[in-house]
Amino acid sequence: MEPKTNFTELNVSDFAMAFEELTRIFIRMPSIEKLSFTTLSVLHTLSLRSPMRLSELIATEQVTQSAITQLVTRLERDGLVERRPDPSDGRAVLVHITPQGASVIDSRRTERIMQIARLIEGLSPGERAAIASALPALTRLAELGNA
Amino acid sequence: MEPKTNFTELNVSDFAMAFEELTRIFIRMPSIEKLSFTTLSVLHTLSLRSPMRLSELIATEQVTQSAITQLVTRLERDGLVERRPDPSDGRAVLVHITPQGASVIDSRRTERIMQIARLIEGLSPGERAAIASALPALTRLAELGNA
DNA sequence: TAAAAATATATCAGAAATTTATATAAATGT
DNA sequence: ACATTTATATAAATTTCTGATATATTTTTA
Repeated sequence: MEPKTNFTELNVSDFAMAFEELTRIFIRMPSIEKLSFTTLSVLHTLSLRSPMRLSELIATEQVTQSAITQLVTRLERDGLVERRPDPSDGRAVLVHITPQGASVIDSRRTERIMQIARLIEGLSPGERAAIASALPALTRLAELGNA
Repeated sequence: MEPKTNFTELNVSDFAMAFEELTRIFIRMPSIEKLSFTTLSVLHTLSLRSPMRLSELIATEQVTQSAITQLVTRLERDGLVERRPDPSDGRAVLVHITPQGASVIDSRRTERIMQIARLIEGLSPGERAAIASALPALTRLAELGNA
């Protein structure tokens, strides 16, 4: 028996499917700066909250501690982040994003906004309005996911 | 002067931001099967449309031809895809997803649907309704991105 | 229609990124 | 103080990727 779902009730499976698609489209959007996904993800995390401990970064990315340490070393070599000691804990290191690192994320973001804008032009005003109305909810969903 | 945007007009920058967040959350959702992002992306593409030529796969993924050839070789070794000649073009190869490969994607999808469902539980009924109303538009956005 | 150009894939060598295991140093608990 | 836990680093082995080049077919064109 089909569950008698409310018209406004959200079909999670459909949402996941749409989201999976959009994610892949999003990711394969070509970009000038050639950086790996993990690298960008770390930089992006830092662009929202810097500084962070290595251990905090490890929690957000789906890779090993060793990989993060080495990745941060590469980012530091390229001037995109800086390691500084944590004054409150001698074991820890605080990773700070540099202006250069922030500008990499910024320019990518700008690039992507333009690409998404081009896609959105293809939608009807009604479709755009629907997404606009859902935006606060989508933002909150992201917050829940980060918690 | 601030552009006097309509209440229902979609702010692309905000959408891109929310989407960027959701993408990262989505991707770092831990999973039983440990496969690289590119590997999963190829399998996922094939789960929607199989068979495909290598050259078609190259177009959808953001990597070199050499990387795809090698990746498909690994997938074939693991029994997730099969290479067969293209009857209409002697140069080409058609990559078919196997039942095993399809089930990898399926089980990941199921896993993720459950994880997303858990997040969605944290939303209010109104928020869920808003996303539900936007779902057709989001799906169409994905279609536009695939074109 | 034979030769040249383009297309589709494969291979190999080297570079880059990642995992596993282990090490070091500082903080915490007993 | 000593053992344990936490935070990061390092080294070696492995995996994956890029770049260059090769091969086989198709398409173009002269």
